[in-house]
Amino acid sequence: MSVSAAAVRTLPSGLAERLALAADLFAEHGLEATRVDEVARITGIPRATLYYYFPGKEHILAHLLSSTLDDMAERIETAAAVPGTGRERLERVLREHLAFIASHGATYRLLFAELGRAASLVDIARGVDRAIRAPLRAVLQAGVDDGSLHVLDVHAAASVVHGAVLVSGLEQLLAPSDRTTDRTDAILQVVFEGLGKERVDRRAAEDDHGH
Amino acid sequence: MSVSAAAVRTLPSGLAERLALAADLFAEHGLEATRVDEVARITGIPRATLYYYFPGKEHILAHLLSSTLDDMAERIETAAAVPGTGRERLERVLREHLAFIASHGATYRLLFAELGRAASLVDIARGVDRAIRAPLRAVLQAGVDDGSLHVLDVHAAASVVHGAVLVSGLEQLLAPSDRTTDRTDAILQVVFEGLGKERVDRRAAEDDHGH
Amino acid sequence: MSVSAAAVRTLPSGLAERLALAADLFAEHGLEATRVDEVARITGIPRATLYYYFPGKEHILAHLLSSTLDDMAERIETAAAVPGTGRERLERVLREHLAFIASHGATYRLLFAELGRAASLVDIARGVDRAIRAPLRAVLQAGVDDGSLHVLDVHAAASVVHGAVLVSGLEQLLAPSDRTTDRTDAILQVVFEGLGKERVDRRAAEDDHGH
Amino acid sequence: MSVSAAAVRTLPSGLAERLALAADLFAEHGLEATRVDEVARITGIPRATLYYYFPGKEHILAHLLSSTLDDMAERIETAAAVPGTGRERLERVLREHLAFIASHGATYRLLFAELGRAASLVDIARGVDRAIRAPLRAVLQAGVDDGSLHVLDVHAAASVVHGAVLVSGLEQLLAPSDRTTDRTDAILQVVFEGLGKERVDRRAAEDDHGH
DNA sequence: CATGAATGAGCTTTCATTCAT
DNA sequence: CATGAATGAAAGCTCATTCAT
Repeated sequence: MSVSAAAVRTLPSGLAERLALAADLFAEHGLEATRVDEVARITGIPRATLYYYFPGKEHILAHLLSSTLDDMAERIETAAAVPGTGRERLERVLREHLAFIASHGATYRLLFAELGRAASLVDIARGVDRAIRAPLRAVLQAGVDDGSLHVLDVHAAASVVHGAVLVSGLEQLLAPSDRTTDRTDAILQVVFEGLGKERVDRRAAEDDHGH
Repeated sequence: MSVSAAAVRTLPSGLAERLALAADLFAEHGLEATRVDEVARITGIPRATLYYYFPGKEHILAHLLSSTLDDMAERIETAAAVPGTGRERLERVLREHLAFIASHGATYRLLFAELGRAASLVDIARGVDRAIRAPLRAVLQAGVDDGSLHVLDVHAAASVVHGAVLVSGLEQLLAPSDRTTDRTDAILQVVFEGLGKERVDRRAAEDDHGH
Repeated sequence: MSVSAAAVRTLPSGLAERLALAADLFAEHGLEATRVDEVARITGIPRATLYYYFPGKEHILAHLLSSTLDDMAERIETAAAVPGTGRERLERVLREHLAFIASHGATYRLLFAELGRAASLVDIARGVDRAIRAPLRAVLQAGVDDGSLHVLDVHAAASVVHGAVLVSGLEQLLAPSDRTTDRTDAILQVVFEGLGKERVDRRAAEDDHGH
Repeated sequence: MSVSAAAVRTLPSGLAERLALAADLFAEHGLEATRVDEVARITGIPRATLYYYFPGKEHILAHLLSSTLDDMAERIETAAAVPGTGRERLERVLREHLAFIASHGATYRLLFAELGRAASLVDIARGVDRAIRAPLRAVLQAGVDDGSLHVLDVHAAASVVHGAVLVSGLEQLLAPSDRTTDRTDAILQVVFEGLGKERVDRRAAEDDHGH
């Protein structure tokens, strides 16, 4: 189920927990600028022990990213699984996603910093698709099927809502506010209603255009 | 006008051009993992000469990021300045933004990798706001004012459209396609029309419903 | 009888055999460059078990070297013990010595690599003297006593024949040939006949010259 | 002319001289156990400077070995070039060789420790052949041609004299004595006169055998 | 008795940076 | 002005060794 390259040795659960403490380090400094020494210090795991469980520094990061992606996938899938119309489920997923960004901010940012980096051990693009995009497409399609959503292009719609949530989520990380709920509502309003004054059916665009 | 820490010495235009070749390096590896040696090799500028013009490696990156932000600001402002309704100008800005991402992919990704990193020499958040968000807000507001756009919360709307464009732009970088125009159109459709079946005015949902 | 530092615990014979497999490793890489891990892998003895029987890595090597020296001593002494003239016994010893080098090539080389190294646990110089030089000197002296050998300086003669055998033995290791027997014969011919056109007795050169 | 892998950068002559001081270190400890730190300390060359001129530690050793082989080749060739009978030239070469061992003891031992090691950067076997064996064979052949030496198999004879000199040379290193000249003479006596009571022509061996 | 797990100590190597020319 | 040569500083990783079980 994990996206990560399998660790050579099974990581004791105690270590896995303490390792999570290193996520902020990697997020703040990036892979290269994060010193293994610092990871050891902040987690309390001796350097040599880290190398006993991981072949190298990058594998520690890969483990963290994979864990985060797995977490994210689980939480979003759970939110998507709650019964309801497509629209209701979409809203739940988006709120859950925003909450996840808020609680895993550092790692989430890191995920996007590493996204598109060629040499990454973790295929982040695939992980993001699995954890976020696929569930989004599923609920969007459900909305199309049950008539609760107006979606012409599921893929494009998934991009928009993902982008909206990602960007507003990062914004909140950089400039935290206590009006989080308001912001979330405002984002969702735009997503559901769009910016145009009138809805324009594509096939009837010519006619409407003149008015 | 530049966001960057000023280079200690005036950079000969020849060097500035060759330096742009290093953007991909920084984008692919990040600041720390990019070797000054590599920058020297790819630009053809001797290492010591780089240090003659820049106080340190990070200043080279800062220069590149600032240049890109300046470029982006100029192009988007130009697009926004073309006369028309707010809606028309918004569409132009979004298309221009997507084109910019496509042509400056590596640096753009880098911008977001560095975004939120504390120690950056360049205040990227501010630069992004200046280059992208402010113009977006301006045309959104113009659309509100001239009645061509349905926007309740300009700030939230800017987030959504920025996110939509950013995410779809990155997607195209990672999985290039020749249906770029189609994708762009699909994105804009969602942005303008929203996902909801019916538009619901918050305050007067009941009333509006009847119309 | 062993030259080695005694192993702290009695080594089960099973282990002793498997340990011999490590000789090549030490021979190829030397003491420092040979990893205990590799020794464990090639012998099938767990690392920690090696440390149960030996106080440290160098003691494993010492054990191997001592074993080899003991083997060599035994075989050469046996060859020397076969009745005959000094010359006959010398020839037998030399052939046995060459055979030993051929069959213990790696360890033999190692012996000379370690020879003269200060910190060795095994006094290799002494072991080599015991296993090789002393028997050589004994048969040379026997040849002097029974008149079957022409030897003015037993010590020097031992050096020459040792050198001849050592060098030609190593040569065969590095460039194996199926003309081994021929080579051996040729070496012995030089050893027994010398290179000079005429034999010149030092003390009675004039007299001998006439014969 | 050098056997070594070419140094990436031309080594300043000043450094080359100071580097020679490291030969003893390598000789005493071997490649692995010699710390680059120690090489830096003993030569006065900063560690990073060593790495500026050599790609790695082993290349420093390779340089030293190659230099020594080059030196040895030059000195032995010079000795062999002095006019005279083959026998006279051989004797000169052997004395020169012994002198060389005495003056370059550490490196010489190292040469034989590395001999036959697979991964060496320097092809020591070839270097030894070039520096020692080839000149030996040449003077031996000259002795055959001018009738001054009794040699049936030049190759075998070269092995014997090489072995004799090598072994006695190493002996003197390990147990220095002021009777060096005497020892040298004794060695040469054995080499020239052989150990056998009577010279035995190979073709007439059968007859003599019975006696 | 044997051994898997864990780690302290330290070394090679890298690289940003300086400076004499 | 520009740069080749040189180096101080630090980091990743390895590995011999220990010890609880």
